Amino acid sequence: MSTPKAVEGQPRRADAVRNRRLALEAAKTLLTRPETTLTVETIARQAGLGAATVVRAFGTKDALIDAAVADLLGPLIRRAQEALAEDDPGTALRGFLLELINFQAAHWIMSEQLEGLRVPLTTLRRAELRNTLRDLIGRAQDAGAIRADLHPAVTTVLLGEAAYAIARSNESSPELAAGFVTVMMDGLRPQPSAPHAP
Amino acid sequence: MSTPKAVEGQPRRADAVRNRRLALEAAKTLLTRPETTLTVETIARQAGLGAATVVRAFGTKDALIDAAVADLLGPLIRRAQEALAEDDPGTALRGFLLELINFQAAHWIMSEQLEGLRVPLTTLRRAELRNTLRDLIGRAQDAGAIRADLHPAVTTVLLGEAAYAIARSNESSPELAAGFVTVMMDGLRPQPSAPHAP
DNA sequence: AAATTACTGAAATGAGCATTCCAGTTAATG
DNA sequence: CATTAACTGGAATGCTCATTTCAGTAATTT
Repeated sequence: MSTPKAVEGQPRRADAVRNRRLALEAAKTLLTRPETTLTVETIARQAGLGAATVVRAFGTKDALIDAAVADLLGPLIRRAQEALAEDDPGTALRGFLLELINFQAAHWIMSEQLEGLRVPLTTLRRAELRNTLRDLIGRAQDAGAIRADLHPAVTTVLLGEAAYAIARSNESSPELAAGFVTVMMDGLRPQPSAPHAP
Repeated sequence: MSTPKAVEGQPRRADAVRNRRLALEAAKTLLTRPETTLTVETIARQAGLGAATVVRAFGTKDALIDAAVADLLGPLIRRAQEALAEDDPGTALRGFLLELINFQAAHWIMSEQLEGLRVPLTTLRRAELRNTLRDLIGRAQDAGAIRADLHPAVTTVLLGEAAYAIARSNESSPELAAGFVTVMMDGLRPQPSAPHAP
């Protein structure tokens, strides 16, 4: 009640601010690195701080992870929203998919870890991303750029979850991402028997 | 060294045998059920046994999980090998994919849990499955049933990992599986611009 | 630069688990 | 059915961690 944890309001002292930043940075680094144990201890070592300091900076380990994930996912979500504003819905979708996969491949071999984390904000951010993707898909369908004759979830899950899965497969590479998008978009073309609309 | 753990040789006494079965069954049940904590305690309760008994029956919690996973995956691996012997490689692949997805959807909403488990046999079984799938794909490509002009990993990862992802998405259903396979196979058709070979 | 606190981190705490102990129970054997 | 050795399960043990404590340190303020 009266203990002024650093969480509410901004941390005041200069070193506290700096350490908060260090902890966040360390968490982000470890999140993008596979085969790490991601304990408070680990993060603290990576940050060059004591474990207590790391926890205190965010109040909780989960809060720290939340913040780190939000930081990592932010740009991607922003990009999705930009794609939503592009002119050609089909191209926008294709382009964003490529970015999504490459981004995850680059920053996210750690997704196994995310999978394990039951952290609220993380879930929220991922949902936000998924929703925007859903919109992108809807637009592409309305424009006739991709087929709309399947169970609605097919496309969403296919492009969302599957892209996620492929990105984290330990063989990820730009070619892989490109091939994936090609297959996806080919398979999603309206009227699979007809090459493309007139 | 001299302690006769139930692991080596077969357990002798009737109740030991029965309890081993109960523990295995309980583990399998919990594995196919999402949102379970899968502790020895949980398994024991599900089996109606004491925790110690459950552990002793297999020597280790991991060994028990290993056995349960092998049991669950076994039929699927067998099916993959059967598909490998079918006449039409394209149809065989398509058919098996459908089975794979539906099977996982039915018995494996728990895959989140498997993900978390770092259990050796589990890894082995999954590799075995993946390898057979790779063979199925190779055969289909050799037969010209699906395109072979992409980075080799594209197809494997796409069909293996992605099928896995889609199966565990909390929206899985037969239609979803069917739609997924349709899109995949359409996208994988040789020469995407040419509907099909003459 | 002296006084006042906010902050730090090594160590203590506590919670969740797998695994082991052991006193009591029960299947197997003659 | 009596004997005996194999089982059983509640409790004890021993990890791994996140979180809290607290004696000391160093920003900040005057």
